[in-house]
Amino acid sequence: MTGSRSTSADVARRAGVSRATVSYVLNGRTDQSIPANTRDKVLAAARDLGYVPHAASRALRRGTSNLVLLINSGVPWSTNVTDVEDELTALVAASGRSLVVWRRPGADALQGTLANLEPCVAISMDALTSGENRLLATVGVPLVAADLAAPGTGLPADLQIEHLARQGHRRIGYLTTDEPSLQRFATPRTDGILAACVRRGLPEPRIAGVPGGLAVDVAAVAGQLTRWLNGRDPVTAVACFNDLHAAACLAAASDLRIGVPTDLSVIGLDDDIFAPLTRPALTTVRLGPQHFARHLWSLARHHLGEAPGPAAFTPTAHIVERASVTSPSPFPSPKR
Amino acid sequence: MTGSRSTSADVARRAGVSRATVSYVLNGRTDQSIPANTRDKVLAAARDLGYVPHAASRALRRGTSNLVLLINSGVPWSTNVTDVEDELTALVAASGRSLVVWRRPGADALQGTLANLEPCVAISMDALTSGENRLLATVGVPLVAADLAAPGTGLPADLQIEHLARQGHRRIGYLTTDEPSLQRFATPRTDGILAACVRRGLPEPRIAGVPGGLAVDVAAVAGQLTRWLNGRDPVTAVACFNDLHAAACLAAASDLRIGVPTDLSVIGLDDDIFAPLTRPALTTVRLGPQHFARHLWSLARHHLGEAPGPAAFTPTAHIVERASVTSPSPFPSPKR
DNA sequence: GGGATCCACTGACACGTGTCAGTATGTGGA
DNA sequence: TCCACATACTGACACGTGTCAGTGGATCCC
Repeated sequence: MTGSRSTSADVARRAGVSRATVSYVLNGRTDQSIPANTRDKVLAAARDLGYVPHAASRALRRGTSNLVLLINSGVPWSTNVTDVEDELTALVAASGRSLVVWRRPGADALQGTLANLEPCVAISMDALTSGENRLLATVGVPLVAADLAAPGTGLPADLQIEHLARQGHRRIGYLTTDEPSLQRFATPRTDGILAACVRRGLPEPRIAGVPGGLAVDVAAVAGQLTRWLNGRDPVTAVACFNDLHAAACLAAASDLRIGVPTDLSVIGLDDDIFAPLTRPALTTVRLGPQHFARHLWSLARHHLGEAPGPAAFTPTAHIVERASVTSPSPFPSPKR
Repeated sequence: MTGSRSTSADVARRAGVSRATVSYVLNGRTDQSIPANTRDKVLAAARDLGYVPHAASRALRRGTSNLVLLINSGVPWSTNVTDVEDELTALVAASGRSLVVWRRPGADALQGTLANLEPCVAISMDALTSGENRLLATVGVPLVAADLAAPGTGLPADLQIEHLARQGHRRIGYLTTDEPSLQRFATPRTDGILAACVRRGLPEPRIAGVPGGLAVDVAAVAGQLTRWLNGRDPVTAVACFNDLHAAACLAAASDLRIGVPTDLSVIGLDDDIFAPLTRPALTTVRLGPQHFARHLWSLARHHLGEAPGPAAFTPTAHIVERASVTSPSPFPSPKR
């Protein structure tokens, strides 16, 4: 009933042993011989007092904390980044550490945050500024950034093409984004699309980017669709950078009175939350959250000296078949 | 070139003063008189060495950290919770503290996390378990939970009704969620809808809940729509708990060949990312992120002893007019 | 000249933990 | 009886910081 939180000294007093013994018991050290009797006394005392070790003291003494900082720079990537965060949280928790997500308010805010919390490793999905990199280096926090050129990254794009090809599509358009902050993600995917077409002997896909990250410009998409459909060798299917672009594609098609999937098939990527709610419902590719999270965590464990080398990158992904993709109609309906 | 990070002792040595002086300068204490000359020497030394104070030591000495923990229990609320997180991050950063988001993997994971980081205050958007509440109490971390019964919470619901009423709608359906974890948010909104109708002398709205949180059951929505439209005094407009429900409503209407907005108006809430991409584009209510964030932060500051009393709750919200709401047609088209 | 006052600065302590060297107590062997 | 040795435990230190009491020197007033 002291009102203040109890320390290991309180536990020691209550168990009638020294503080060192308490530390040995609570940290489960095997190199110290501790009879079951004493062990139980300490454990009971700790439980009775609701003892939780003081995070700051522990970090100070050990020289490093148990915190993993995930820097979310707010890149308008996909709304289910949260899936990655969840998976990563679970992985980190399993190692006795804790993952916390920091949404950086600005490029110069990192210093203040590092003065308030010192992680044992930082993970960023996006590229940081050179100043931020230097800062992390001077305070000695290793930084893990996803290797988006790793083999396997092309898998989701490959699945998009495979599904369209299996339905019989050959003339394919690829709708990507021009948003600068997304190029880090967009470029490897575009490469994956190109490689997938080559691998399957398909003609080179038409590739076009539209401005806007989260706020996709529907008018720009509509313009692109008319260009793709009115030339010779019109496109019969469009693969999209993500589900937002796919939804914009559906909206543009609706505005242009182009029937989906009768006149045009559309495939997305991410299986975003709204994908089942579009009409037609969106056929898309679902990435297992493991895709990214396991990759990041294995890199981090390597930096922490717990893994021998960076583990192989084995993404998982599968097609979610809904209603926006069918076989191309042999007699396309007249334009406009 | 030591390789290890520099401490305040290093700064002191380089500036040729004592460690205490360094601390006084760097913390900008006004009760200590320090000539500009010394001050500059210390500042220069700190800059040269890239000194960043050790978070753990500071927290240990001060007895409390500068961390604010936002517990995100993964309630399937809206995809732009991230807006609230961003706003809250900025508010917290302005006070010299740092906000970190913790997505809790399970109800028993909090203890482990509290052993790894000790926040000065915890904020939760959702209700926690009694065990978690007890735990926070024993370690002495104040918990802030949004007061969803605060005056002003009804504003977004009120705006939905106001917009529909202004267009001439009188028979209104309200589509909410039956998801248990969302009732904390859903109930106040339903109350807001009821109050708004009473205030404007509208007939009592028809209220129906559908199962599913993020994955709204479109078939269930379709069932509800046919019931609302086929009885006598058919509904001419549907207000929805959020944009996901509104999108499900549009999908169900499309499946039933009900024209929106010609035969039925639909209004959402949240201005979710996909709202401009539905067809018809969704008319909805946009809550300023301040709505929630400022409320939470003012409560937190009160707990930290920095604000005299909980500040008044002044939500901001406005209608985003797109294409899913018009005036009710005087001669509704035949059913089915 | 001597006491009072102010300025600029410093030495030493405490926060709570993990760990190492060391000590007291038994136990067995010569 | 004496030494060697394992067992069970403890005292004391260090991590880096913020802060308080204190100290030497200069300045001022009478």
